[in-house]
Amino acid sequence: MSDIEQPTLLIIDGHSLAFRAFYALPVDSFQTRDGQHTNAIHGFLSMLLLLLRNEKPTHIAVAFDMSRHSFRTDEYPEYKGTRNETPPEFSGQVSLLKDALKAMNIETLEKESFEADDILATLARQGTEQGFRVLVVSGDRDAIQLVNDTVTLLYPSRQGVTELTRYDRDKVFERYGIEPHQYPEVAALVGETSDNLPGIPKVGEKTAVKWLNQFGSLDEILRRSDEIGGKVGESLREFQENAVRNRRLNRLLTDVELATGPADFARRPIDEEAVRELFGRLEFRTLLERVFKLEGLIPDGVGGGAAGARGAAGAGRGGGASADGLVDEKAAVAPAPSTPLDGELQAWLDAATAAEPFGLGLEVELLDGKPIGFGIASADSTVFLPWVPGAADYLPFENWLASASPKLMHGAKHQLKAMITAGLTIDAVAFDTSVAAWLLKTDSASPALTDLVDRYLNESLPTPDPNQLVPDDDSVVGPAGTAWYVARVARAINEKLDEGSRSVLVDIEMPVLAVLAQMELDGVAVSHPQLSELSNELTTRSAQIASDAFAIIEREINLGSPKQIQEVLFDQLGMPKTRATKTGYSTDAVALADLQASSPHPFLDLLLLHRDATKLNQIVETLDKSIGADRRIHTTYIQTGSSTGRISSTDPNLQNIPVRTEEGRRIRKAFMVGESYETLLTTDYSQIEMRIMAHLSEDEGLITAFQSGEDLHRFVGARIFGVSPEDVTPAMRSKVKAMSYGLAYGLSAFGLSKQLRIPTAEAKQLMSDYFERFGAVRDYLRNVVVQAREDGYTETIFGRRRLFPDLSSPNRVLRDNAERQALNAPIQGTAADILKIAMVNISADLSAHGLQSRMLLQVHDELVFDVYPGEWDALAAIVTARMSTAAALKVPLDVQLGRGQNWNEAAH
DNA sequence: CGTACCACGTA
DNA sequence: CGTACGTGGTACGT
Repeated sequence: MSDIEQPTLLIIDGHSLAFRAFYALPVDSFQTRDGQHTNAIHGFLSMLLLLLRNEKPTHIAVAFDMSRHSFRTDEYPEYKGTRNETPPEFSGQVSLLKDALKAMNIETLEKESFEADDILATLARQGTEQGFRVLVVSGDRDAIQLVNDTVTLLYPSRQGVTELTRYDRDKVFERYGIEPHQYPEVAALVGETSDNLPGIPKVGEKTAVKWLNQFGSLDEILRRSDEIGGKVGESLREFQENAVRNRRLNRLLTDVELATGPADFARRPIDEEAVRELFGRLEFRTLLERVFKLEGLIPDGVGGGAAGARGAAGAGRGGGASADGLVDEKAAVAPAPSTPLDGELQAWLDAATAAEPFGLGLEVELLDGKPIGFGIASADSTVFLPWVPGAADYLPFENWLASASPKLMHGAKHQLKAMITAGLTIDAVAFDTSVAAWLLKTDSASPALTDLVDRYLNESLPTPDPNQLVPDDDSVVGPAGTAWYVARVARAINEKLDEGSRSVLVDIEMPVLAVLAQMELDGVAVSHPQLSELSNELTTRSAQIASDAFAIIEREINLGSPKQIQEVLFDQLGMPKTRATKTGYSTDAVALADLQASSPHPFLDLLLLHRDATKLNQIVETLDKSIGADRRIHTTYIQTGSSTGRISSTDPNLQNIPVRTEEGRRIRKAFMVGESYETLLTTDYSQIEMRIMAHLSEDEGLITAFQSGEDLHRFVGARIFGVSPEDVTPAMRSKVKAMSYGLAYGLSAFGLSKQLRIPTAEAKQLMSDYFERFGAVRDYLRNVVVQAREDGYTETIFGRRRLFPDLSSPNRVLRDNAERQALNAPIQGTAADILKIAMVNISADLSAHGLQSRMLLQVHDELVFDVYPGEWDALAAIVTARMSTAAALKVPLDVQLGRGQNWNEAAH
């Protein structure tokens, strides 16, 4: 805010924003009584009000296209020629929008034969020269070229205009890897389908950026195009005229002659009468209220964000009022929050602590993940504390946070991270409503708080006006109100939890939640140089493979398109049809291998190689992009993401990093020990699911197998084939292995025969031999399903449930699926429980012993740690002990350890 | 611009 | 006609 003196010029591409709004909002929901569509106007104005409020521009103007005709269409008649007719529902909205802007005393501009973007470019230049900070709002990517140190582009992101992404120089560079002024050169090479401007075939954004960085400019690229090899090089030389033309057309003019300039756009008060009249005619009640509030014509009331949360509910029942002023009489209303400090805060905490656990709600800043404000709720009163780092008068709150007083939260992991980041200590997060709700219904994604309020309280959480495109705030109730609802929902859900689920929540999920939060914050070190070298290699390789493949089939196709692959295989090359898919015939790796066997063709191998290389490259690049400023990757674990109890990982997913192939392991090599740590430690359970099956089925044979310490598959193979263990051949062993694992997934004889490529009869025989020797396994698997049908759910040995309504479905497919899922759920779920328990215990031991080693990754049956210098022995002992004793099974839990400087080396 | 489908990486 | 996930591409619809 140091530049508070600097005037801000806000200039908007009216047409493109209105058009975005038109597609972002449902046409049908925005219609006046006499049938005038208003969604584009509503969306535009809503965004405008948000900009006025947040950006506080001193000057503002909106530019429009005058017609489709412009100097660009004169020069290239096909320009934008592929654009469809303007939808009739959109027509007419633009002129009403202009009326609305006029009523609000906002200048609009347009000029014959120029596009709005040219006007924006001209104004941006003039604004800069006249000392303005300039904000350009446009949905046209060409506007990126306007960005510089004083000009920022606000670009509507995917949800239409609901969110604007702020592109300053750094952001452009981060997103595209180039300076803003170079963007049109990239666009010229790539082309712009929506403007009917074809570029250089085969050149995408990545190639274009690479060239620009290599040669410096488009001119230079074209001048030295003979230095570029391969098909892409040929393509460039053949189609370079496209790039030249595109560059001419996408250059925005900065010298359009305009009747008015930035100085004429100073904000003026709205024409109150005109706004009232027009908004009334358009039936924009909420928008009218927002405009008047913004102008200070009516006092700010409900829903003014954090500040509003303090004063808002003070109006008694007003907290239940929607922004339209309609009061839902049924809704209970959160008590108005107070903001006590020091002794007063202490007294409030003391008085309320005696009664029931508090709800804790926390607003988190999206950008830096730091807290904005806290809400605490007892049964009948709430407190709101705007977060001021280091404020001494918050001490009672900080002490309470760190104390053993139970806290009830919703989505605690995210908030925990914010608090830890802010340097706060928090203990005793006793209940997370999103986790608890998921435990009750693991098959659906964890619901939002508003759904829980609806489901378990039969009330509705006061929400922002749904017609309001961009809500003033995430929640109308604010952190204090949130906390109040959370506490009530928590109590309601708690009553619905059976004992087993409650113990899973309290003993497993809540503790592991805190462990996961810390793991996410810590992240894992990944080498950018290694990944980028690998990526370059893979890029080159896949290009080479592609051109070889094209040579063979004598044409160029998109190898990433199954549809085009099918055309080549089945039409052009006349190969036999493979397995049918919903939309054609399969071209997956198995199908291609079959084809290679029946009708060998070099294209097949190249295609597989190409898939390998591009897939791997995709993984490498995704990971590379995820490396943070601290050179570490911070994944997000989703605790409520699976129906069995497993944790999943996203942004990026670190639970599916390749390991089976040598090439894939190169990726694991890039996962390194952290700076100032000594080594990585990896540990995993061996055959944990089979051990759980042995335990659950109490099969004596299997139990003996695990107790003997013999290789499991060799042991089982010996029994099935009636030979001694040392006579089990590799072929026998792999058959047995496939079957053993398959059993836990509900594999059928048919499936087994397909997988092993053996006759169904042989597979059947194999299975019946297996069950003859390990009969209790069959009894167990059958019984699981029977029991689940009776109970309606399965249970892990720790009491985690998964519901199975489909077990009694008359639909055969649904029922069969449910049966396989039901027999797998206790096994997979128990394994998940066990590792979670081990994680919690290991983490507690690390703290108790004051060790600085840290847990980094969880991959279902595997953990990865950064080992602090000198702590290897201590950590290894803790990990081994805690993992092998996480559950007392009838068979031992075998734990493997590995050590190394990178993840691959540390694997065992 | 959002969704469905395919393909494929892991346990 | 084997469970549990997440990601990214293409294709096709709104």
